[in-house]
Amino acid sequence: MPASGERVTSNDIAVGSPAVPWTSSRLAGDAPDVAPRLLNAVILVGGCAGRIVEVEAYGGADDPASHAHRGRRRANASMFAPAGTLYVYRSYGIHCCANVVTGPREEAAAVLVRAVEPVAGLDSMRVRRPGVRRVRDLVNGPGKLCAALDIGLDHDGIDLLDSTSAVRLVHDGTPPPPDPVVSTRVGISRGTDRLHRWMVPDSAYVSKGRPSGG
DNA sequence: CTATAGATGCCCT
DNA sequence: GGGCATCTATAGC
Repeated sequence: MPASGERVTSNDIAVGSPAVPWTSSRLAGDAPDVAPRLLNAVILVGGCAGRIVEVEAYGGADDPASHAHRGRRRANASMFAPAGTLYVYRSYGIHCCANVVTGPREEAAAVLVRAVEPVAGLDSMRVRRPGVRRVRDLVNGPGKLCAALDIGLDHDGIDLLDSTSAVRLVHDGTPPPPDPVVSTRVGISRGTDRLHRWMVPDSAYVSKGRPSGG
């Protein structure tokens, strides 16, 4: 942790006290090791903030469910960027999903952010998600949270660890849960046996997606 | 509450 | 043309 104790704010809204940026060393390691460590980290974008409560790890060429499985393409190029890069892809032609690239760089591994708990900017999220009633339904899915936080393809490839980036990954002192809930990944048809999904226990903000395989 | 269809962009064959 | 790391509306119980 920086001795400065930088107070990270999002449009004058204090998110944590003190909140510190993540560093690439905190992201070092294989995606399945890093993923549960990202639980309770905070995503900042514009005036909004969300605490990560659900993630999935996607490996490189060896993982048949990973976008990097068939090698580098234009759409997945940022998976091959350094750890801390944001990888955004379009899903089913309609939605966007956000990933934290973890490296090692040749592996092109990343962690999909599947659900967050709203922390700041609720009004903005509601504007972008008209018709949604419950707070948890604003952001309890990978496409939903990108819509609510206004994360799009424009943000693909940016550095989450740079204090000047539009989308940032920070830490407010809340540690990851010591015993996260583990399951298989959601909504995939290959690699369904891997226990690569982690959630904050008893969180009301996890997605409704059901595990595939088991 | 569960189940299902349909919307849609992009890469693959 | 097929297959998706999805979501919503709608129908039914």
